[in-house]
Amino acid sequence: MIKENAKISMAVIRRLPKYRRYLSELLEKGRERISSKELSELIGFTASQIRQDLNNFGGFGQQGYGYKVEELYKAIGKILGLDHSYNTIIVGAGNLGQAIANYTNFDKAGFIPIGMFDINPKLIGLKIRDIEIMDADLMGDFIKQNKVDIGIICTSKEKAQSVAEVMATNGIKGIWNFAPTDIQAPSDVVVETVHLSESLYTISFLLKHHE
Amino acid sequence: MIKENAKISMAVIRRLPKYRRYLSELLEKGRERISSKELSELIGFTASQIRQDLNNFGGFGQQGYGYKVEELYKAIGKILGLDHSYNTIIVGAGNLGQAIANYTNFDKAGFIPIGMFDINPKLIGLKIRDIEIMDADLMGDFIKQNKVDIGIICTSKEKAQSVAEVMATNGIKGIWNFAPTDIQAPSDVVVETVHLSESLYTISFLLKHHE
DNA sequence: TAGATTGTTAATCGATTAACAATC
DNA sequence: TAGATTGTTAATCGATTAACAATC
Repeated sequence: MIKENAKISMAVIRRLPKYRRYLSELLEKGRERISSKELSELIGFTASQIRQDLNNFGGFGQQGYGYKVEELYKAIGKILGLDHSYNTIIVGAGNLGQAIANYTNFDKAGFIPIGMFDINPKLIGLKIRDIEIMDADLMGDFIKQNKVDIGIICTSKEKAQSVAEVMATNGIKGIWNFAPTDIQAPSDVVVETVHLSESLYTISFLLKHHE
Repeated sequence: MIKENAKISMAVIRRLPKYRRYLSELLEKGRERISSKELSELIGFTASQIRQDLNNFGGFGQQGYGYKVEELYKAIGKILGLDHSYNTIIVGAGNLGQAIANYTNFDKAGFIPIGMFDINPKLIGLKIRDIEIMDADLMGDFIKQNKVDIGIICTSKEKAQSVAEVMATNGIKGIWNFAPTDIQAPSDVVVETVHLSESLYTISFLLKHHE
């Protein structure tokens, strides 16, 4: 899929979902083809950048014609690994953990929560949708016995690192971290941290410094 | 605060909260001073970058000595606009909206939710902590009658744009958007969108393309 | 074929890193 | 003072944009 020995920059990777999202909207509207120029006007990237980005993964377009919306949409989905599903677990079943468990958009994209964990006895045994909240002590065994692809950390910042270690030790290769701290993990484990506070502080900065 | 006519890049702005977070940890540990070199080893940015970044806002350090932890922590807080508080409203009182309303870390940083809004009659009238969920139709008036600095959008993607318009029309200057769509707003309104799905898809990509 | 638009190379721009004089 | 470390300029690196030949 990726051109041989090509090194894709994170900047490109993070733009791919946006392409896919706009293509999905075009698809819903019944659009069959689109040029990089028109896509550029929709998304707000330059046409040049769009062509550069896509060409990291091969020539999806046709000269003189543009891109076929459905074909490109599917291709980007495949590049992103959205052509199959992932099992996930959510650790920390507080408000945020429950919100994520209830967010069916992730299911639709193939990210299936198969278990939740917490240390709070009041939560253990409850179900969110049909996902059982289990004792956090059982997490390691659960991961071993089930194919868990992605671990989602919704704990306090104090617990996040040790949770990540249990995940990595038991073979999870992807960690999505919502705890407001940076996490250390082996180099073969992908860690993506969503720093909600940092995003909010950016607004604060921009409000303060006019504009 | 910012050096005259200096243009601060978004890359720099987005690193500031991370500096602040590490300085906060150092402060808790009782550290009084730190050099850019040691901070570099903690955070993982180069010492050179740290000094460059900070010097966008003035000389906080002392040659031969380094930076005073507390002083720098406070200075960055002030640069980020965290030296005063903001009133916020949360629109969409579903799981995510409630999770944000319950997330007291934002309160601690000075972001105070003073109202929530939804269209669901089952939710209207309920309180999350002490924040009342009101009818979404009342949002415009509420904004006019209260000083609302930041509007937080936790609605579906279909409703997000019209909610943003009500916010902007009534004088809100900062929008934090969690709906999975891009929002148009007047140029004097800051919009920060958190694309949770896009963050998740990045993990998927990295899992697929080895490491 | 002529027109349109890609794929790709070259030019530009901006961000990061290195180096070092200034100075505490 | 000598040593350490900043503030800042210069060099490098990488990402974006422009240009255009290839080609549908």
